[in-house]
Amino acid sequence: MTSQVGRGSSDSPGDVLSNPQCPTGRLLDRIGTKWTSLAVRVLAEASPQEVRFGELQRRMPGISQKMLSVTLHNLTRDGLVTRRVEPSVPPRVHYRLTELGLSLEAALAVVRAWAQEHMPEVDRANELSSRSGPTDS
Amino acid sequence: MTSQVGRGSSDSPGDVLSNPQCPTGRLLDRIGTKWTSLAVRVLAEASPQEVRFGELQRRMPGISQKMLSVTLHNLTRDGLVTRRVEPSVPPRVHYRLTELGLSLEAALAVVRAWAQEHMPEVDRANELSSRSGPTDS
DNA sequence: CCGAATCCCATGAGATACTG
DNA sequence: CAGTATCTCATGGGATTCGG
Repeated sequence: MTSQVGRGSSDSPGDVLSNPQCPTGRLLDRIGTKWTSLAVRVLAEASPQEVRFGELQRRMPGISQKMLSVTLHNLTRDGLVTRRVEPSVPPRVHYRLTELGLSLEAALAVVRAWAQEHMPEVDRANELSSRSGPTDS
Repeated sequence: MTSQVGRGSSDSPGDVLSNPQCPTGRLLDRIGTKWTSLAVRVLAEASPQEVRFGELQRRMPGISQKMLSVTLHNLTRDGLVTRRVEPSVPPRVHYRLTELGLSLEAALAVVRAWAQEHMPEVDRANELSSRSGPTDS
């Protein structure tokens, strides 16, 4: 979902969503990624407690180690999550939301509330156009 | 971003984000799509005025006809946008946000506000880990 | 226990060309 | 003008496997 112009046009970037003009696009590119929002949610629920890698994986049913790793790495790079390695063997790694991450969670909570409240209507609309669209009557 | 199990396993669905349990995931799958949020934004700015296809395209620099078409189609299917065809030649098609669409815009506005306020910090964090990560000092 | 590396498929999305 | 169809490439993300 990151910039790319297409075939061989090697000059003008032309990307709108991932350019500084539109912070929203760039943000959505990140939280729109499959597991990010769920990870933030789980970490927020535990906050201010830290959560270990394996525990996170258990609380995010279906996620693979790779994707959890990648997701956490991205969140850490973005300053939304802190990573603390406990020097033991085997090593334990703990994650926690930063202040910034918590503030994002607040915004996500709004989105979640909308989803909870309105997704049924969206589903309804989909079913309606499934019927009246193809066949009509 | 929609369900898929992997190689040839043809049985268990296993997808977590696009299942009814997590409306948020399903919503993010939609608004996280490259042009959706911008389209909603532009339509919201014009609301309650309608906006024509070409006008929309002009207000969304960089979008192709195809992607605009697809995006609007999805929004319409989801009940977020209405589509009105003016029976003339050449035909003119007008789009407008529904009430549902407007309510979504409200949620998106919160996300936008967060992005405006905090993306710089995110960028800063990225630059920091670009330097201290690789090299350290 | 944590996660990096590799492989591989399904999908998103741009370019282009064609219809009513 | 609005929209569809086709082709193509870059990316997301799952399975699996190796390393510390």
